[in-house]
Amino acid sequence: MAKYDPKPIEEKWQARWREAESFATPKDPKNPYYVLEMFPYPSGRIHIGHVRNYAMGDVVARTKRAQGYDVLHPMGWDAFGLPAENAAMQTGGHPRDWTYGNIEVMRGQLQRMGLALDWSREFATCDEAYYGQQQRLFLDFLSRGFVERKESMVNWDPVDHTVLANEQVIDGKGWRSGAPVERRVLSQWFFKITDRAEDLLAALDDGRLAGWPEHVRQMQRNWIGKSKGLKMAFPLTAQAGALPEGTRDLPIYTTRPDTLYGASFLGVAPDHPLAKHFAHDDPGLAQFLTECQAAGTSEEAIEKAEKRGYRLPVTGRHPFTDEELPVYVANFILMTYGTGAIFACPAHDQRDLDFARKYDLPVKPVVCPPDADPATFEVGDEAFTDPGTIINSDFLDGLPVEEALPAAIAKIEEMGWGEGTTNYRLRDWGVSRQRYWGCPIPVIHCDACGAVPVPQDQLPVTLPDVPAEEFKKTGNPLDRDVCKDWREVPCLSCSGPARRETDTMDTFVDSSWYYARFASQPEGAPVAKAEADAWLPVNQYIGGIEHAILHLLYARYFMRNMKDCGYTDRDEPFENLFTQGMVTHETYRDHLFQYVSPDDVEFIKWDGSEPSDGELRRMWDNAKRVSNPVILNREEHQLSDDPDFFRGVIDVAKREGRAGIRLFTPGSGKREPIREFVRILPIEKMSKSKKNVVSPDAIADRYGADAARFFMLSDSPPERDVEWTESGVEGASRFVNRVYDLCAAHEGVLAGAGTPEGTSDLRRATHGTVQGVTDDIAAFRFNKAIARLYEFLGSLKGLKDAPAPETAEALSALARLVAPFCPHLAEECWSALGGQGLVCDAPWPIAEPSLLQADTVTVPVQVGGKKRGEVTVAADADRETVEAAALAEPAVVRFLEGKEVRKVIAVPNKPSGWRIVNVVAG
RNA sequence: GCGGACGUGGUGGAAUCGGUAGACACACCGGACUUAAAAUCCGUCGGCUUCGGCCAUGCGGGUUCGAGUCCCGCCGUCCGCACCA
Repeated sequence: MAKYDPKPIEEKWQARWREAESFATPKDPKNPYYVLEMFPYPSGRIHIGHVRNYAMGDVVARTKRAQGYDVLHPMGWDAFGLPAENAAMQTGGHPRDWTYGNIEVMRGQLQRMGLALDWSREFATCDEAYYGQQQRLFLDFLSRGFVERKESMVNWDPVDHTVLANEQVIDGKGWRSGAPVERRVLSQWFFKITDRAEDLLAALDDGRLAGWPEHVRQMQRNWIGKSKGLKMAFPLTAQAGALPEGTRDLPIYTTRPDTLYGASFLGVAPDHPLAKHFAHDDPGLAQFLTECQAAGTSEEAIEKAEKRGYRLPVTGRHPFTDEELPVYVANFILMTYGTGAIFACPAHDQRDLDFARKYDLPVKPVVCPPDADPATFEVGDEAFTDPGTIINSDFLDGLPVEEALPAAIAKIEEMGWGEGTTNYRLRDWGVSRQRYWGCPIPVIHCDACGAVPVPQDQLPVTLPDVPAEEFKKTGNPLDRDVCKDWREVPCLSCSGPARRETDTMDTFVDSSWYYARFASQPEGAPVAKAEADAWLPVNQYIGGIEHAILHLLYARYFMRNMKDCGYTDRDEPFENLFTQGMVTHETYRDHLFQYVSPDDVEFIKWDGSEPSDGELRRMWDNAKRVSNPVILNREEHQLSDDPDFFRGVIDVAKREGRAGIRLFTPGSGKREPIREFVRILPIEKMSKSKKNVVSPDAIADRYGADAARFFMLSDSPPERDVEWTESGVEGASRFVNRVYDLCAAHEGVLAGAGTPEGTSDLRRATHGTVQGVTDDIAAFRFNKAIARLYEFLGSLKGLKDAPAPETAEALSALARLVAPFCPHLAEECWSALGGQGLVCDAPWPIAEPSLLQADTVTVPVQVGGKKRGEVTVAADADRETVEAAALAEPAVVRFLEGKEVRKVIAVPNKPSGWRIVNVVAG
């Protein structure tokens, strides 16, 4: 029998699919199903994690197609972004060339995996045809007031003279220059996502996103961060100097208006206007504000940062008590949340308490814990933040917290000092990026007319061609002389001198509507409504959990904007969401603790039984004369004549079961072990920097694409991380070979085989597997579907004796059930079996319900909850029969000896049969 | 600190509704085939055992005829947010 040779077979079927346009999207879908995996960033090469992601989508796409759906399953590239500029800086190339070059390579890699994709819809977000339409959307949003321009802080690198993304700031310093980053105010474009916060939040719970995992919805809920509270103002009095012009009071936001009587001071953020105002005449305050700004932004820095404050020469009057409260600038108050100012109630807020203790401010308890005495209750170093009863608070006294909240708000509203409000943690989405490689913002700035939108008929605003050497410099070439001709244009409104916007859009904008563009890509519009709505929403979206918040929230926001602009009737882009786990791998480091690639490591195992210390010593002494000291990659190797090294290797192999040795490639090109240990370290997410990425090409060369796909979906549940192991893919490869051998042994069995009849074990196994695999795929339990396929394959051993119709039924089902996982193998088998046409066009098998039920059932019998035996009864046996059989079982009888049967519990199984019998005796 | 998820053999994991704990795979071990090896095939595979059983799903309690599953309290791991008033 010919050995299954994956490479030519996979190439052959990929060519057939291409010729037959098997995966072309149907024109007018009657039964549409849109499956989409998050499109990749063209970073250079795909890794095995991509394979897992796309294999999952492919299983869904192929299964749905076989089940008669009209499937849309497209692929494209999230192609704008900073890495291209960084690569250009390092290599002296152009970001565009780097990006499109990577796309070429990665497209080839993906196509090799045999994915059922409609490549005719492929695009990259850096294509003019795509980003031009994105500019159209931007202008639509601008005209409807969804976009605004406002001032915002950026990270400014004073050495490189460039704006840095947050991830380029490390410990407050520029990643390239190492210079302390300054914060600068720039005018930037914002999408007003906060205007839609309420609906984005509501949809998480009203059933519109019922197909999303709960934890993703929870993360979005937290991110939006809705809170209900009170916005109120404290009238201010200057103790020294003067208040800023027009300022009479200090607006604050609080969620605990019930604790107003416990107020001991007011606080403002370091960048609050009031703080800045007084800093003009107070060098000490100015110094304090600078220090606050310079404070670390890392999580650790914030956690450890001490509460610090600076007293302002003003007081605020408490509307209930007329008390004058001191006003502090405090380093723990955020300008970006609420009003940037608070009232502090130290007894019931830990931060306020820490601050109050440090500056010796009063701590007055106003909420009494349920089990405490109001007369003596005091707060020590821990604020009391749980519910309780209000005390020391005049008209609120005696109320529980939940009733005091609305009462306090009502009172403040009545007094005219404020009103109950809803506040969100979510901020507007700043989309301006001071970079070249992104979608240009279609606006022209004129000193006289301000920001003038580029008319729709002048789109697209294309990126100017910039010589590659410009990217060696830091910063945005669009701002430099080289782009002067592009940038300086007459104003579209007054014809005076004006300049183009040189900021480009955040790449999250690109990925916020690509799914719609896949569904419909007309030339003159972002989408054609009827066509887009025929496919949208995406029925099944699959991607990494790392996009749980930003990408998915932005896409949801975008769809709502597009709906309001008349591009679609949908508001939610993704009906069902699945977040898959990462692929991890061991990491290896050499003696200098540098990472070493798995491709450069071989493992040695001790060949034979574990050596005793005596043996070890002897081996060490005889090291030079030992002819076969280790087995390396299943080959004999003369490792080294250095006794120390040899002993070390043996020690490690003995202790750990295996040891790693670094390989190197000498002049001859042959890879050989060198005298260097490699430490085997814990598994981690694959990343370039840790050198633990596994290339799908090497795997496909060795085992074939099918085995790689199959292994990525077996064993671990798809939402969980999976560790890449060589032995795992070897197991998958064995499966591929066994399936092929079995089908090859029954060549042509499908042709002319009659209709199977009866209820043989084989038929039951076939139909049970069909039902189980179908259910498992629908529920994303790919690991279990694969376990069933292994089980089914194992049960097909005695196939030679089976009648031809039953054999044909079993193998036909096997080929079709394997097809979503190992599509090439399935085609080869289908063809060998004599199946009609391509297996990818064959209908999905359907189980006969009558074959899913057994005539007899084996029922475990427990005595006192412990299994003691089992009985086999007819599936439709009545209760008395089952109980009698159980009580007659010899093992049961033995355990009942000398005991009285108190109760017999027989549990029926769902459709029919019996699940278990438990005999209670005592 | 807040919120969420999870803890099962040597390993990844299965157990769908509270009903036979360990499906399926990996590794290891044994056997067959072979001059030999690889590949392949077959078998054993949680621990202990006086071979009757006993003990086992992070730990300690509880509910139940029956708990990996439900409840309470710990311990541990991972993820998200994090001075959000």
